[in-house]
Amino acid sequence: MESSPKRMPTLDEVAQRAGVSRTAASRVINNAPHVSRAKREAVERAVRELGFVPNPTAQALATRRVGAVVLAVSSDEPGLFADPFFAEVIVGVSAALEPTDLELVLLLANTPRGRDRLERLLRSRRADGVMLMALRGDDPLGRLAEQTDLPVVFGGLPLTGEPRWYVDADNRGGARLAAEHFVRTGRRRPVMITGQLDTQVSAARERGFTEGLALAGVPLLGVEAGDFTEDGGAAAMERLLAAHPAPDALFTASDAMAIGALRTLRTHGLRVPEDVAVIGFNDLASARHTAPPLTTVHQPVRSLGREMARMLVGAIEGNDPGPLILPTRLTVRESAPDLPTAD
Amino acid sequence: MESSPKRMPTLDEVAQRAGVSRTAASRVINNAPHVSRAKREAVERAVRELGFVPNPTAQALATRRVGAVVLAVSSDEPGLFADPFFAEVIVGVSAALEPTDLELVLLLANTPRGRDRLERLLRSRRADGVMLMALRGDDPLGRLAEQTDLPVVFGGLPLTGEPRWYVDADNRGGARLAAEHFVRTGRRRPVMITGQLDTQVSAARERGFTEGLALAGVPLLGVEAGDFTEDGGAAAMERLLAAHPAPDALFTASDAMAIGALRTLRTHGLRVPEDVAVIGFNDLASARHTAPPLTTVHQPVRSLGREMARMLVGAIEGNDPGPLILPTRLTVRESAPDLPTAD
DNA sequence: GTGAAAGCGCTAACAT
DNA sequence: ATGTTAGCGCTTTCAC
Repeated sequence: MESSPKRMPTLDEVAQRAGVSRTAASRVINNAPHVSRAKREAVERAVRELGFVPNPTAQALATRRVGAVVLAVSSDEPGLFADPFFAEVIVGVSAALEPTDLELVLLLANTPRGRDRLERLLRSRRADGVMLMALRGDDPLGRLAEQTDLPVVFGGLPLTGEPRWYVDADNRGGARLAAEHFVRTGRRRPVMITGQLDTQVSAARERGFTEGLALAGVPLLGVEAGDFTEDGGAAAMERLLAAHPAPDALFTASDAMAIGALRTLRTHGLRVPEDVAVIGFNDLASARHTAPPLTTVHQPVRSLGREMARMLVGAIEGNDPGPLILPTRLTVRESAPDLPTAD
Repeated sequence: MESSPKRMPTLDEVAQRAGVSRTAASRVINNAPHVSRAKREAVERAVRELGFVPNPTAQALATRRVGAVVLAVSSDEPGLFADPFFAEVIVGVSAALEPTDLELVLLLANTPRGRDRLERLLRSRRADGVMLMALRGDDPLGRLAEQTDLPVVFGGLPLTGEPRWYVDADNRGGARLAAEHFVRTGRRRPVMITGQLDTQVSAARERGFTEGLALAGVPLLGVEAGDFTEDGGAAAMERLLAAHPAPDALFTASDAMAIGALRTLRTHGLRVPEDVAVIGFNDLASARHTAPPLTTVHQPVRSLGREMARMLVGAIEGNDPGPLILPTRLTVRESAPDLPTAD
């Protein structure tokens, strides 16, 4: 047995009750011109009395505008979304959507089925636009996104190609700040833990870090790939220590990995920051609660969400807002203090 | 200038191309019976060639089923949603929705405008069902949710009244576990920090804790209200210490507040767990990273989301799944170890 | 200013 | 098995 959706008052009923044509009623509701004061008031009363709310589906069909945008998070790992990062993005997106009357559809495309849905969605006018995040490698979704005629805003760049609309944080610049900080505070044997190699964020952060060091003539002792998770960070740190027993600085492409690495360092009896200075990336709440508190590259995550949504709304309205790169900065805490530490 | 939504192939075009009636085409697409093999194949080919995907809006209008459910988070604080708690709920909801073809609409109703939208949504058939979370006090939304004929599943109970469908964690039972743990490990001067007094979770956790203590004949030394945030927890702890200088155990209604309280305790030179044992509530990632790691009441957050979605899907399909209470358990870590600590 | 009529793209009786 | 006919509830020409 199916629940029978109860009927709600229709525009015709409003019109009838107000003693006007459906056309007039429609005009009043969309406060269009060409309606006499009298009729307008009659309709308004009827609307109130009947508790009428226009049926969005019917409106969508008639206007060819759905009134919704999608935020799609594509990724293989089921847990990825649990990262507070996304919560923060969503808050930003939601805030930017608030003044519009666009609904937010959330699509976690972590399974094959989820990806299918996303794909269908891109060709089916189920939304007026799409925000796409966390694309891995050169995900075919990227290409698909170009074929659709729905506006698509990327959150972060895909590995290859440059989409028409995207918002990204200055990952390269931020990583460079980390390198400069290490150099300035006298560290000379830095190592790094990257994210998955097929992600653009990871590549950009690695590149920025390397550049920053190179500019100061400091060689990068070693690099290992993590997967943006704590455990991945811990494991990568083990591998790093096996190959390079005495690093004096560690930069990780995410806070989560830094947290994992801290664990490993402790296990090996290495003190932070005395023996090894550590810098992470993101600066979400968790960075403040590590022991010691984590120095990290701050990324304006909420703004990222906000700007993505704004850009999408612009695109839907027919504008062509260019891409946007948001600034990053270094948040210094105890894990890599600003003054040279006593060794 | 508005972006002109490009036209996509329609069912009629598919039918025409396949040389069959629209009805036949429709039948194939919804793989309904009564289509000859030949026709079926012809249609399938046409679909492939044209890249046809049915227009969900039109389907929705015709079937009176929107194909979407809403997850609404009502709250006054803008930041509340940034709590990893919700990310976890969403992962659960999303997983449960995966096998269905329901889309997830996310509504953060933290502003007046947001609440308006939620209200309209409840009367406008923009979705087939609603999940409602984090209702404060006796939010009028609760009543509204009862008037609508859309199925509504509550996540957590509202302060007053018992909705037809809800999923909740066993807050009372969990809090009781905390009390018992304190008693068992020899603590006799416990204090508590609650959440906002007008939330059901807070009330349930306070009640459970009090009951647990009462059963053992241990009096509750003091209670202060926080607001589920770190800073709120820190402030509440200050007030508690002002009134009761020497508690030996602290239970907080959330991990975030416990983290704040830890800060305050440290400031006052009190050691955890030696001087004061601390137990929080939630057991999300952050609890593992406090210093010392936090003993806390574990709540199956992802399951909560999953079960809410399942319940809603059931309700949409016309079943009447009863309410559901999910078990909680104590996760013991260093902030309140299991064996009596040496004083 | 006003209303009739023709869609929007699909589904669901109801005949055949 | 197949097609015809009405809708679903709203918007939008277009003629008055």
